[in-house]
Amino acid sequence: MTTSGRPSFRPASLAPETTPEGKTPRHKYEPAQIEPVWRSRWKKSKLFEVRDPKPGELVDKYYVLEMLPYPSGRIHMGHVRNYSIGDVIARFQRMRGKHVLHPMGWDAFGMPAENAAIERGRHPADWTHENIATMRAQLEPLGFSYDWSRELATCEPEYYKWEQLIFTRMMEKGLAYKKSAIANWCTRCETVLANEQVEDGKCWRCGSEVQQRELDQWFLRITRYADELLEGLEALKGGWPDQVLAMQRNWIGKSFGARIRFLLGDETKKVAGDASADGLDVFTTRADTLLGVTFVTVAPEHPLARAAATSGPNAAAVQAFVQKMSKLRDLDRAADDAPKDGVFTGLHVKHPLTGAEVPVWVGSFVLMGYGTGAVMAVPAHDSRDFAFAKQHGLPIKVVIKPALPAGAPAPDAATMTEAFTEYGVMFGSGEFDGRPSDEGKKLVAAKLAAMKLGEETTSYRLRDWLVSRQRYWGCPIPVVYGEDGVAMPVPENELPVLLPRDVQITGEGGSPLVRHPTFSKAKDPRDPSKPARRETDTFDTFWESSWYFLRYCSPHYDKGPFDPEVAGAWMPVDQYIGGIEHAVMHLLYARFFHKVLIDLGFLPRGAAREPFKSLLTQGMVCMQTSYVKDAKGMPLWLYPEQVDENGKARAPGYEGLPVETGRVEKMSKSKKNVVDPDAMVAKYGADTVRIFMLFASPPEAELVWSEAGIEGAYRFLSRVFRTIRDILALPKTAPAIEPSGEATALRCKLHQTLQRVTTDIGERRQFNTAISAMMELVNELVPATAKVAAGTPSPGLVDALKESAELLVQMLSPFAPHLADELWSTMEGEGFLLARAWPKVDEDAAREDHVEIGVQINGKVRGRIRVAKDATEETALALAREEASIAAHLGDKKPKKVVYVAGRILNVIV
RNA sequence: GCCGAAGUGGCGGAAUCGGCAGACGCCCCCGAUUCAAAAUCGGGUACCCGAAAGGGUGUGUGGGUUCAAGUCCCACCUUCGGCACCA
Repeated sequence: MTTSGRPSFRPASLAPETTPEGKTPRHKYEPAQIEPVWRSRWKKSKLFEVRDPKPGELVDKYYVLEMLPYPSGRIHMGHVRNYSIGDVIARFQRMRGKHVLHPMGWDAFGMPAENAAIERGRHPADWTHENIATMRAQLEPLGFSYDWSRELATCEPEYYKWEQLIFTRMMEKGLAYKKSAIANWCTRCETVLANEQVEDGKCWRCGSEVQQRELDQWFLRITRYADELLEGLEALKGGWPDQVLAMQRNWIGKSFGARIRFLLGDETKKVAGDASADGLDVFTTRADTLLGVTFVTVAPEHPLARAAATSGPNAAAVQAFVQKMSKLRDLDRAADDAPKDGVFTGLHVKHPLTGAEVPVWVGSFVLMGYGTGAVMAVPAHDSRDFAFAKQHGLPIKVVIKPALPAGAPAPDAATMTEAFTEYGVMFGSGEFDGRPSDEGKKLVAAKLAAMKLGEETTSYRLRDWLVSRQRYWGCPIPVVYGEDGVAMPVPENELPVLLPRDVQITGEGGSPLVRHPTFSKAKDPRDPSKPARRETDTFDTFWESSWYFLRYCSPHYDKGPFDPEVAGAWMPVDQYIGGIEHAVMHLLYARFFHKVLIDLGFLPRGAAREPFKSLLTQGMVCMQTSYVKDAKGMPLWLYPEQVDENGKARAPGYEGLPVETGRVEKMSKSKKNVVDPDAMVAKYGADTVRIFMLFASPPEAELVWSEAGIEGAYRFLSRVFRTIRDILALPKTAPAIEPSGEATALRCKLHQTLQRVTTDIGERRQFNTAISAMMELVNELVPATAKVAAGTPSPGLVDALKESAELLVQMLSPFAPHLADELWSTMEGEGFLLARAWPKVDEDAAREDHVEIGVQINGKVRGRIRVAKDATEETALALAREEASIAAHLGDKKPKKVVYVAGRILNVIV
């Protein structure tokens, strides 16, 4: 474990230090002695339980929420960091007099439970419940202020029953629907995935290849909310990180353009049949280039391409091409350097303005999932169309030329080597000649609209959310199919559709629910005498996390998913904290759900439409990797405890081998660069672990775990402990009528510290600087205490020290709650600090009337002077001249100009 | 390619409104204490020149605005993150 090369020390297990006289001192900072005591007192007094606001009651509420964990087996340092941040905020807000909701629960459905079943023969329910018990027990020693009476696990019927109800309501409103579509299929997980869950063509969870399959699946109409989800981001500015807002904006991908209709030629009409009866629609953002169209290109999956493949004049070639494309992996088709393959359909459409015959091609680069699945090709002004035209020898027609400089020549179609994609001035476009592009876009769209051949429109990248999963360990989709194939919601009084326990989980042959003897057998709700088939798919587990924050508001409510009044009173979440990895998926789904739940009447109409007012995305917890090289020079990763003090391995089989130091990476089991929270708490105590997590980096940045760093955190708390012990031991002195300068200065520092800590937690959410402010204070308390103990204290100093001890303990309590309550109990303090009000800053004491300011000569600092904060320029200048270092530079030169900002700077220009 | 964030000592980082760059911590060095060590306490610690006093340089690079720039403006470089044949 030791990385610093010297033996690590173990405070909790050390024998008590001895004094020269051989006596055991009464007090020593021993977290293992302090912490369990306080946690049991907190628990006994139900300190963290919070009652719901009564109807109509005006409470100053504050909802702090940390993203709900998946019960994977053990807590890791990333969790500890997340929850330490949340706990500081929760405790601080409570002390500030807020009515704080701070819950915790478990995101209990999901794939790993099924994998455990396959690998270890454990039932997913048992595995999950055991993990929850383990992780809850691991969280306990950290002293987080959760209201455990609100704990929930999403795999319980009391929870998922309500999402089944929500689903049936969504069906009624057309927000949930079933369609056959080309879906992302993960071969390893044997299930479909939503678009958001495909990263780089691979499954977000297991990293294996994703294929395209056409399947009948349930979707949620998130696209109906695309505009609101986009516009809602505006209101979140300031509260959410820019990065997350940008990622969501990106994902929604709204673009303005026009839908343009190309009517079909006669022979094309015959081939197309029903497929494109009304003509071929394309989407473009550059309607100004319409007169530069030399062909149109459709996606291989486009109905017209399919029609052309069966009965078109070039059917054989089209058929071959379409088949080839369907076999290509999406990743290859979308690759940057993928060739612009295509084939001519033999069909033609009519140009909406000129009526000219325009050939229809099928192109590999056209995506069925975006716009209309067909594009008008303007090779002169679109780089993809340009490449396609060059590759297939298609004509190029230039219709836009640069606007600046005036009279600049248009690109030459014969010699241009790349498309001219910038905006410019239209030409070769009849009545539109001379118009700038942006104006032209509107004019062309308007003309088409008048001809009923097009209109301005918007297009989104966002697709509807595919929620069916062919998995066992999830919430059953509450649907039955009649003999006629009609899909019907399970009637409300029959909910929940329980997930059966008696299943064989083998990992083969698809979902165990399909093979279950009775699960799929149901009755037709229209006529119970007729049989029906029950849906065997379960929900995407992002369902559960899309509304859990509402369930926490009234976790035992049994008349609906949550009590609308109570949820209305608690929501929105004031501070949400979690990992950046959920920037798109979870946070987009949850925003969508919250809006839907209001619109379905589950929440009061007037509820805030955005569920999370403020979002903090904490950085990853990282650690140096260590390894030895095997015979082939490949790294064999080592756990930190497998490296001894001399940099040699002590892993079995590699004893004594020299250890190489690898990169600093996110803590992961595969690289073995992990430390166990349990072990760290046992070694240093929870308070130290928490302080280190918050001090080492600002919350949004990555945090590098270091043994030396956590020892520093332990040292700080020990110092606090000793100093306060020593201050309390000082004999009381008579109140000072005229406090000494020393005493006044200390009180000033004290209240400035309190001020800083208050704004750092409450407004800036920057905990590292709050802790460093307290460290500075302690650095002043230590020598002052020693000085008082050694001699006669100056008037008021003892009082100032005692006040410092009291306030410091209160400031520290959100960070190191056990130690703070312990120290508080040794003062005259009563009860728990959490139940006390956050201390008030003594503004008068914090105000400094004299400050040290820098004196610059020609902008360079040459000395510093101590002046009254409101001193005049003359006073400051006179004082500066007395300073030898400044006088030397100033000589007897006359100042040309003097800039003086009271309390900040004096700059003399000579 | 587009969007976003960030570049500050040996390291993590601070500087909140344009006003003394490097707070606080780690590492390292010196001293006190100790039989000795640990712990603790005190001191030092951006870089360069200098014995010192002192001087010079310095917040990714190059310009600019200003009495004054880590902070504002312009151009660029690098790193990280997201999206990406999105029409």
